[in-house]
Amino acid sequence: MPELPEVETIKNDLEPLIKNSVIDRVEFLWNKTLRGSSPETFNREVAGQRINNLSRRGKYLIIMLDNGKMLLVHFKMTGSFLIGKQEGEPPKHTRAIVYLKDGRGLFFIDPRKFGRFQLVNPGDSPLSELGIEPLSSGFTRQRLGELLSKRKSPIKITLLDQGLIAGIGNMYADEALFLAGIHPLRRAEDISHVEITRLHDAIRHVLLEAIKNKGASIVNYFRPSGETGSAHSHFKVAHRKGVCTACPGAVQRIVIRGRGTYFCPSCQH
DNA sequence: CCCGGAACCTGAAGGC
DNA sequence: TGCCTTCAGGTTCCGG
Repeated sequence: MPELPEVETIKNDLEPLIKNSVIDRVEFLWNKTLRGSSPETFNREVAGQRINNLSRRGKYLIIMLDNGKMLLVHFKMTGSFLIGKQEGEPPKHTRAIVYLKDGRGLFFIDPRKFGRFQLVNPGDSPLSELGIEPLSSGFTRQRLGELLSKRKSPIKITLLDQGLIAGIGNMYADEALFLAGIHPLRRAEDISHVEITRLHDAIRHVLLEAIKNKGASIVNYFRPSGETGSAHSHFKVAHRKGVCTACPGAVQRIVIRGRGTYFCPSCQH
């Protein structure tokens, strides 16, 4: 499930490989992968465009084109990129292929078909709806405190709200709450100053560690080279069963607003 | 406007 | 062993 660290890894891996490459055309094998325009209109705008740079905002990968347009890619649950030669059958579950002029293909692989491509103008895009980047300098403990105040939802749900903080998904919300010792069902506005400090540190720590480990390959996610990440092997609670890594108690799994939530009842209050 | 739940999807896992 | 059901979850959409 590509969240901030996975998308950051894809961006870091891909940028040196495709920066300054020129797009020949983009083929959609599953039409709903393209959002907001028809494949014909889309191709009229991207064909022949040079890729200026790649960046990331929240869970979006941003491919900047020479004409000023941004190609946004959202990987949702099971999207990944694989780069290789164009010849032969595309890999299984390929939903779109970005053909580059140099003969390489960028394959968008997405078994569940939730992932989306969208061509937008800067300033006129879903990016403007996103909240603060948790790894930016603006994300201070004071700022986190402001975001949590007057929020009556469970803290877990608040952390997943992309309009408040951009990039945290189910796995890293569980990991951050475990590290901070906070029960996922606590009301956000009830979190104390001391706990907010711990949570702020925990969020940044789990995201930075996961980026160092090139993302978590729990299901489907892999890097553009085909390699997996190893962040999941460092998880303390997310997707774990059995004994807690920090105490003799057992990790519990509950469902909060439809999302599987892992936590340790004796470590998190 | 806010909240909660369904829908989108398919492969994997679990139950009988 | 095999068929059937359930589950996974990021985001959008819709109803209350």
